[in-house]
Amino acid sequence: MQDILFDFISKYVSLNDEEKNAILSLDLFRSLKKGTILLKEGQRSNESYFVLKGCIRTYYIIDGEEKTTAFFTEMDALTPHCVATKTPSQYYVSCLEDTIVTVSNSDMEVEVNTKFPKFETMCRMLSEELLAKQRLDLDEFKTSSPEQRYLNLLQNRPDLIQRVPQHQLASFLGIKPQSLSRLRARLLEKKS
Amino acid sequence: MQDILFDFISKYVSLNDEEKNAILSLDLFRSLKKGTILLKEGQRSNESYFVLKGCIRTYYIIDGEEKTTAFFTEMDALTPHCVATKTPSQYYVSCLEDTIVTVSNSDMEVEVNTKFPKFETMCRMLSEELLAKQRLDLDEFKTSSPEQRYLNLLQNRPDLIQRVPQHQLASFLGIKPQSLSRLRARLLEKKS
DNA sequence: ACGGCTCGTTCACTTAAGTTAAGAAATACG
DNA sequence: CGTATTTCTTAACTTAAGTGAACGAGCCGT
Repeated sequence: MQDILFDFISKYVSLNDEEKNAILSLDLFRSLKKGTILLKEGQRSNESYFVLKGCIRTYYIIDGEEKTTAFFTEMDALTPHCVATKTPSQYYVSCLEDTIVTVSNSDMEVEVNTKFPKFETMCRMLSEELLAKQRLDLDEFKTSSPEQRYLNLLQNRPDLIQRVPQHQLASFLGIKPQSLSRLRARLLEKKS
Repeated sequence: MQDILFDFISKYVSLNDEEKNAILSLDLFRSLKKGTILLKEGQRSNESYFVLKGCIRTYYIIDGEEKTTAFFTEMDALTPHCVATKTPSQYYVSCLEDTIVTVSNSDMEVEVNTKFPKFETMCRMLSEELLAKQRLDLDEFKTSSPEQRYLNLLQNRPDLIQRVPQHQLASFLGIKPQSLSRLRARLLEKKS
């Protein structure tokens, strides 16, 4: 499990044994049961997550309805908005499956970043990369129809369609569950 | 004009005179005429921009149609996707108005980050903040209708509605220009 | 000043998503 | 094991966005 983390880190910086041990000594790993809520609307938090196994999602409750907007699976990192801005959270974060994550808090990060500038470099690179990637996601969402978005998801993250409940997928695609059902039926028609 | 930059930086780190001079000596400032294209689809680039005055936008050409997806105005920073990933760009970047920006390239940034770790800290904080903020934008987009998105824009960035052509606003909102016209007409109806 | 373009709006028509409701299927739980 | 609850699908109807076309207004360059 640690290897997954170090493999990921090695994409950005190379760590020596001392540095690896420093990270391990922080005792970051945690196992979470399906359904565990990591963050609620209105709460403050300073915890960031990195998913080693499983899946966590973010969702809002708007007019009493759950609106799922993002899924984080293996090798995905999540720093909730409220952590970056020190404000109460606008959304919930919870485990869709039994999940293993690393949990870090901002105090730890400040400390590690100071001690190992290399680590800060990694965080900067990672954030910049995710920022650019997320921009593409937003652009793709803006420029395509629900049907195209579904087909795209089928291409790029087929695992999600298997492991995530339909109604959560629907709101992730920006539509209602009924529309997703219909859309899928329509696509099956077309194929045949 | 320099003050705008230093005011912005001061939100993240405080610079002494030596550091400020180091930045000024890089000769970052540039004036661009309306219509200037900073980046084309397929091109590679290592330049990042920070808008001091004016407006730049990103757009795609899909099936021969321009799809505008983002606007960057005063105090906005843009590192195109292709810069972060060293790949050819998928979109265009161009000036909507006469614009004054700072331009930095990745080599410079590596150099400055090495010389002034403070600067790297700023970049990391900024990226993390933008990443979190952009996540909210995407979430808002997913969870609301075109009409709500328009009303939201009216609230949060009323200046855009004034300074940007309607058809570009439309694709920014994820709809066709005709739909935006209709939507606006509908809202005027409702008000009266 | 003229002709050509782009831009915004409007209209009629098509298509797809939202809404409401009902029922079937799957899942959770005592 | 059976009941309750959640989830998924289907259907009928409503609403809004997409499409194609036309028109007028403003802008550009010659």
